[in-house]
Amino acid sequence: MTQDFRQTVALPQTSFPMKANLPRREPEILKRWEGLDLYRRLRADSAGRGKFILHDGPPYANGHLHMGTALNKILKDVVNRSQQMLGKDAAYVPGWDCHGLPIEWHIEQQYRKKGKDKDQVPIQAFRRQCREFADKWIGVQKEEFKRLGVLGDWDAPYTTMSYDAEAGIFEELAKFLMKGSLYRGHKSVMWSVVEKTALAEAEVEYHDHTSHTIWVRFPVVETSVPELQQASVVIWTTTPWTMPANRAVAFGEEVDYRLVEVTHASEGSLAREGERLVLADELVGDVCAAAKIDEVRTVARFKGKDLAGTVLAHPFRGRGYDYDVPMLAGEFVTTEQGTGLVHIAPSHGEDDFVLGARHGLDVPDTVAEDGRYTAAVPGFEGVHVFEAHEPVIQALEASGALALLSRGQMVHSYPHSWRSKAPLIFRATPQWFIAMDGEDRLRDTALRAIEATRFVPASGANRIRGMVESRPDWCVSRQRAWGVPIAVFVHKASGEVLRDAEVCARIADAFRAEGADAWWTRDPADFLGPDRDPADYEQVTDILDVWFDSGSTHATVLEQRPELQWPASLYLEGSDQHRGWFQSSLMESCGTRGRAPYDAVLTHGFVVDPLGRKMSKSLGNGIEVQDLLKQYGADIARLWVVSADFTEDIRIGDEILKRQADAYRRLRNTLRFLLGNLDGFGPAERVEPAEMPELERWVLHRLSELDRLVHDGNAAFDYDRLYQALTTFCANDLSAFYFDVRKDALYCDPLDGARRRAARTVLDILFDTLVRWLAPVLAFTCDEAWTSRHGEGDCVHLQRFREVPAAWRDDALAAKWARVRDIRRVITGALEVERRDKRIGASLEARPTVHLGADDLTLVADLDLAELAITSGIALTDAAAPADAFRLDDVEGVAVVPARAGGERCARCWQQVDELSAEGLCERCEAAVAAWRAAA
RNA sequence: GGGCCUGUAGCUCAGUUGGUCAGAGCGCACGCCUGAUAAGCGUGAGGUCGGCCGUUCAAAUCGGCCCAGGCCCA
Repeated sequence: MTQDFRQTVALPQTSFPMKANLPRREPEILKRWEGLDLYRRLRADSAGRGKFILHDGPPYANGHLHMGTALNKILKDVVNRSQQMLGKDAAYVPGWDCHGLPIEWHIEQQYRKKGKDKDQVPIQAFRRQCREFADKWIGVQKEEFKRLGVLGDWDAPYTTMSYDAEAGIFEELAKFLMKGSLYRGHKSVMWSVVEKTALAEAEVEYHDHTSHTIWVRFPVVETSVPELQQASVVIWTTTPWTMPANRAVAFGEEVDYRLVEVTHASEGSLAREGERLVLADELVGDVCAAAKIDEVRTVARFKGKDLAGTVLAHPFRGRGYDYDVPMLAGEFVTTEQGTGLVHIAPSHGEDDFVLGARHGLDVPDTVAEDGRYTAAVPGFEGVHVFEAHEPVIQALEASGALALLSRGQMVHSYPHSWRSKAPLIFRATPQWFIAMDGEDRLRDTALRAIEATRFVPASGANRIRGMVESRPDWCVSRQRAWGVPIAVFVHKASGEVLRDAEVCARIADAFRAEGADAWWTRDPADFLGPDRDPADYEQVTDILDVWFDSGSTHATVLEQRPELQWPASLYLEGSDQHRGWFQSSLMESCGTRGRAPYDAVLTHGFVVDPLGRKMSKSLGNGIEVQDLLKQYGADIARLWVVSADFTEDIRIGDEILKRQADAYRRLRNTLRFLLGNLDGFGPAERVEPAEMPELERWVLHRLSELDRLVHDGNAAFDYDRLYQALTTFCANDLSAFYFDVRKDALYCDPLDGARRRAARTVLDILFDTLVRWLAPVLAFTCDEAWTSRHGEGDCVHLQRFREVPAAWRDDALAAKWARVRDIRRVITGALEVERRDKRIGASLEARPTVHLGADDLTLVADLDLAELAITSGIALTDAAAPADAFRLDDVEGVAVVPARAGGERCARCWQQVDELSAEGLCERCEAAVAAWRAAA
C-alpha cells in the first residue's frame, strides 16, 4: 500500500462555483454594480476618449418587455460594452417614446368603462393621466431592462414627454415652419369614426370585411362619341355610401371598352331591354352575369381615351346632385374586377383625391368626424356611413333612371383600426404636411444621406432608399390629445400660417417651463404678443405625429447632453424601423441639418420560433422574457443573442436555449479551470515568453490570432463568428489540448518548476484576456469571475480589452504545431483502439511507438511527444511501420504501434516509469514532495 | 399583389471571385477517466446544401420558376 500523496498535488482551488445559478446570482451582481456606481465610474474613467454613441431608439412606454425588445436592448448593450472595452467612451442614454395613440387609447378606455366620453374630460386632466400612465411603464420597463444586464444612465434617461423634449420637439417643427416646408393641405386619410381620428399606416391592420357591392349607371349627358348618346356608363363599387360624394368617373386610357345594348334580361334583372351600357370589353361577361343580363348586342368598341370629354349625370341628379360628372383618365384603373370604370369620390379615396386634385374637382365635406353625413349630402344628412348602404341603395333604386343595375356582397381585405378593430373609412381632411419636394428638396437630401450612411447589413440601404424615393409628403398632424401640439397659428383672413420666430420662441419657452400643456392653458395672446390680435388667428390644436417626436430625439437628446455627440455613431433597431424611426429621424435631420443623424445603421431581424414562424398566442410558440430569466438567466439570453446572425430573423425555442446553456457551461468551466489553477499566483511567478516552452508560446500565438478576430468582429458587429471562434478555442485548443496536456505539470511539478511557472503565466494571461473578451456578453459571469480573482473592489467592466503584443504572433510555430497536433491525433486514435479492446484505460498506461519520416522527426526532436499525448513515454523511429500500424487517412507519413507502458505507476503523478523510489515516487515527484515537505 | 430578405447536418453557424472530398462547435451514440467530477478526454454516426429546370467540361456557390418563412407596404 503506497502512501496517499493527494495533498501534495496542486489541485485547482477556487471560490468560483461550477454551477452558475444565474437566476439567483445575477440580481446580486446588479446590486454590486449599483454599489460601485458602475455607469458613472465608466464615464469618469473614459473621459476624453473618442466617443462611440449608440443612440437609443425609444421603446413605447406601455406593457412589459417581450423577446423582441429584449433582443434589441441586449444587442445594444453588447455593442456599447464592446466599444467601451475597445477603448471608446460609450455613453448610453436610454429613452422612451411616450406620446401617442396607444396610451391615449388606454386612458380613453378607462373613461369609457365609467360611461364617460373623453371629449367631456378637460384636456389637461386627460393629458396628465396619459403622462402618469407612461411614467408607470417607464418604471417597469427600466427595471426589466436592468435585469437583462443593460448598462446605461438609468437615473437620467430621456423621454419624449419631458418638458425639455416637448419644447425641443416644437423647436424642430418650427424649423420646418420657418423655412416654409410645413403646410396645410388636404389628405384622404384612413379615418376611424370610433376614435374620431385619422390613423397612421402603422395604426391600421387589415382584416376580412364584408362589403356591399353595387353596379351603378351614370347617364351620358354630353359626349363627342355619337354612339354614346342615350347610353349609360356603369361603375362598380364596394362602398355604396360614397355615392353621394361622387364627382367623376375614371377610365383607363389604353383599356378597351365596348358599348352594348341589352337584348334580353332575366326575370328579376334591373336591366332594361334596349338600354345601352358602357363596360370594359373584358368585363362584359362578368357584369352581365351579375346583372342577370342574358344577351347583349355589341354596338361599338373604343379605347378609353375616346371617352375623354364625356360628361355624365350623377345618379341623384335632380335631388341636389345636379353638377356634371366628368370622365377622367386614371392610371390606376384596371380590368381585374368591376366594370373597368371607376367611381371617383375625391373625399373618400387616395386615388380619388389625387385625381380630383389634378383636375380641380370639388372635395366636398361629406362625412363628419363621427361618421355621419353632413349637410353637404342632400337627402342623407345625419345618417352614419356604416348604416348608409341601404338608404343609398334605395335611393338609387328609386331614382328615376333606375340607377342600380345590380348588387351583391363581397368579402375582401379591408383596413381596420388596430385599437378598436372597427373598419375605417377614407376621408379627405385638412392636415399638416412636411413637403418632400419643396424648395429645400428634402427627398434628394435624404437620398444623398442614405448613400453616406453605413448600413449593416448593406441591404438596409436598398430598403430605406426604395421607401424614401416613393414616399408622399410627411403628414405630421393627428386629431388627438396626447402629444406635442402643432403649435402654429393661421391667419383667419388670409389662411396663411404665421411664421414668426419670436412667436415660436415664446411658445418654446412656455413649453420648456410648463410642458406642452401650455398650448391649452395659456392665453394665445401670450404667444402672439402685443402686436397681434388673437381674434385674427386660428390656433391649431392638431397633435404632432409621434414619429416626429422620436424622429427629433437626435436633436433633443444627442445635441443637448454633453456626454453625447451629434451625429450618433450608430442607430440599432429592428428591420421594421426602416419605415419607422430610421426614416423619421432621417427626414427630420435632413430637413433641419442637411444630413442623417447617424453614421451607421444596424438592423436586426425579428424573434421567431424554431421553425422560423412569428411568435403568436394562437400557435403557442412564444417564449416569455420572464420565463427565460427565471429558468436560465440573463447571461444565457445574452449568449443567445450573439450566437445567432441577428441581421436575419433569430430563432428561439427550448433546444436553442439548451444549446446556449451548454455553450455557457463550457465557457464558465474554462474560466473556472483557469481560476482554480491560478490559486496563489502572483507577479513574482511570471515568466517571459522567451523563457517559455513552445507549447505556451503556441497558446500565446493563438491569442494573437484571436485578438485580431475579436477586434475585427467587434468592429463589424459580427458577434456570432466571434463567439463561435471563442467557444471553439476554449473547447479545442484549451480544454481538449492545452489544459489536458498541462494538468500534469500544473498538478505535479514542483511549485516553482520552470514548466509550471510558464504554464501559470500563460493561464494568467489567458484568464485576463478571455474574461475581458467575454465580458460584453457574459456580463454577469465575467464580473463574478473577475471578482473571484481580484476581489470585490474591482470590476471587469472597468477594464479595456487586453493588449496582445505583436511579438506573440509566430506563424512558423503555428505551422509546426498544426503538424504536431496531427501527429497527436494519430496517437490518440491508436490509443482508442487499445482502449476499445480493453488493453488500456487511461492513456498513461500506454507507451506507443510512433513511426515518422525524417522531416517529422526533426520537427518533434525538441518536443516531448509523450507529454503532449499524455502517455508514459513514447518511442520514435524512422523505421518503416508495420502494415497493421494505426494510421489516419488525412495524416500522411505517421503510423503508430501501440504498446502498454512497462514499469510501475508513480503514486503521485500516475505516470508509469521504470524505477520508483522507496515511497513509490518517480524522480520528478520525489523532488516535488521534498520541496513540499520543506515548505510545510 | 409589390419592395427588401432568408432557407447548408438535431441546434447555432463557416463555406473567398463556381472545380479535392461540404466543414466547425454544441447535441447525440459508444468508450475512457475519476486529481476541472451534475466536470474532463477519445472515437463515431448524422446533410437529396428547401424543390424543379437551366447555363457550364464543372454549381451549395450563376440564371429562371416554384415551395416555405420574416419584415414593410398595398
